[in-house]
Amino acid sequence: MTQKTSASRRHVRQGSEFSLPYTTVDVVIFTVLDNALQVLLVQRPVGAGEPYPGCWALPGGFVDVAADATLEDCARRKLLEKTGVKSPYLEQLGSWGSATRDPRGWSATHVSFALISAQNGVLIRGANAAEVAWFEVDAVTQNRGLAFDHDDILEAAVERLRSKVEYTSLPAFLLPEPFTLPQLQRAYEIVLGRPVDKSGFRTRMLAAGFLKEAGYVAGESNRPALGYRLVDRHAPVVFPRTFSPRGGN
Amino acid sequence: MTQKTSASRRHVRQGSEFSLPYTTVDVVIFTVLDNALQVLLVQRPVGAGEPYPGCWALPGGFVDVAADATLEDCARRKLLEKTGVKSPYLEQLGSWGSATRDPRGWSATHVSFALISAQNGVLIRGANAAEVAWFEVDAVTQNRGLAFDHDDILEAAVERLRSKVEYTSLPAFLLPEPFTLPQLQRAYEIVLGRPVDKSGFRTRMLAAGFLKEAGYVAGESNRPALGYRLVDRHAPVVFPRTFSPRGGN
DNA sequence: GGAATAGTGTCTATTAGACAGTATAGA
DNA sequence: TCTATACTGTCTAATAGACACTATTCC
Repeated sequence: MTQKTSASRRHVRQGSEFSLPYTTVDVVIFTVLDNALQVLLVQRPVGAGEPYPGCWALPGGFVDVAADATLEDCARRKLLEKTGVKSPYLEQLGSWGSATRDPRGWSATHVSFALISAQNGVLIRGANAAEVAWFEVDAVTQNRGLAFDHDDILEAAVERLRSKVEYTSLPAFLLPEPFTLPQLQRAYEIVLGRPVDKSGFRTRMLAAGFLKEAGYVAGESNRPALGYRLVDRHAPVVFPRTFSPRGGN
Repeated sequence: MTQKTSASRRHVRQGSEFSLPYTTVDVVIFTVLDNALQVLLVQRPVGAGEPYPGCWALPGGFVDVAADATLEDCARRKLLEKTGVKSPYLEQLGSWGSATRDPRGWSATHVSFALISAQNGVLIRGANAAEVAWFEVDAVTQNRGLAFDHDDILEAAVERLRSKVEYTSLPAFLLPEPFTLPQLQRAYEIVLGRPVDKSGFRTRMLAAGFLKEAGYVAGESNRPALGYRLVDRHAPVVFPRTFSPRGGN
């Protein structure tokens, strides 16, 4: 930790001298691409005093007190800057804060995760000259080479996503509309990492009532499939049971 | 907002002038007491410049960069100060951060919720001369008179608790060990606000495997009941289905 | 017609929920 | 013996999972 930086953060509050932690926001952005669950990473700058120069990291950064009215605004701003996506599914994941997670001093980050479809003109690069790219989640979590504590954060995000996919309609947010039930099923299978029975899957999805028909969609296979859109693009539906094969959770 | 205070937070970082948000931690502490779900509140101080003087609020406050190594340490410290409980069940709830939630300036709070049993010498008052008391959750959420945005935070905490109680063993953390299955069932019913069938309840609890027998517990009723302790006091068990009466979610 | 994928029907083991019944204590 | 509570047994409707079957398109 740089003592100089830390000292410069001292200031007066309520008559005593306090040091304020840094406040940052990070976003774990998921999509399904090339039959795999992928995460968006950005390369850290290499300027003087920059921590983890050249390392890949989750997109994020300091809260801009002047520009951001709320934490969620800040997260959506960073998401828009990196992906161009305006209103994806966004859910708070948690907080990571400690004296040692950032070499510049005590910092706390507010982490959300976002689900977007890969088709929507994603990957705006060059805005601030930062490299941006999709990475397969499994490869990244294996290597554990991300900046800061982002490996831990990504691991927590993947765990949360996988567990919620067992009993919610979350994977629908990973697809561009309209999508077909076979496409949705593939999204489930990719995130869960195991096959899902077609008949039960279709029954469950249609019974949950979160899909509305949107005409037949030709292409990609022989027989056209019925397309669907989400009734509500803001919140997933919760199923009363988890997906689980006979005889055990 | 006090401009003087806000100005005093400006400082140099990376060559430009930034203003740092305040970083706070709040804890929603639940227990079951007098056949009701209750939450611990503290009364705000009335000193000069104190926001919401005399108002009831969730226990919490600024992160102490010198004393707290991590956000969780900070939450556990505040919890210990108010209740004397050393290692309760503690779960991150989320973050609330905006320019306007604290009149002193941009602030972000990291909120956890804790489940404790009311019997363990709870309610240490006078340490910092702050008033501390249990309040029935339903009454507090009706009145909506808490300081800051704590009504919103409490509402979110109750919603999270109620929804997780449908499919986890969380209410077990609200009871002192050893507890009986009828006591545990009552805890479920109090949090859920509806009766639960005894037979199905017992089957589910015992099948989940998170309880170990701890001898018969006399008292409070005619026939003594078998007491149980938790196998793991750190994490709840997740059931494969929710509690739900026939024919509806 | 063949291949490939979309979509449906059917059977069965499992089980949650409902509720009646039994067991064990105190008074 | 009566009452209150702890605990168990039984029945049944609902359904998830498994898998076979039909339908519709392209080639």
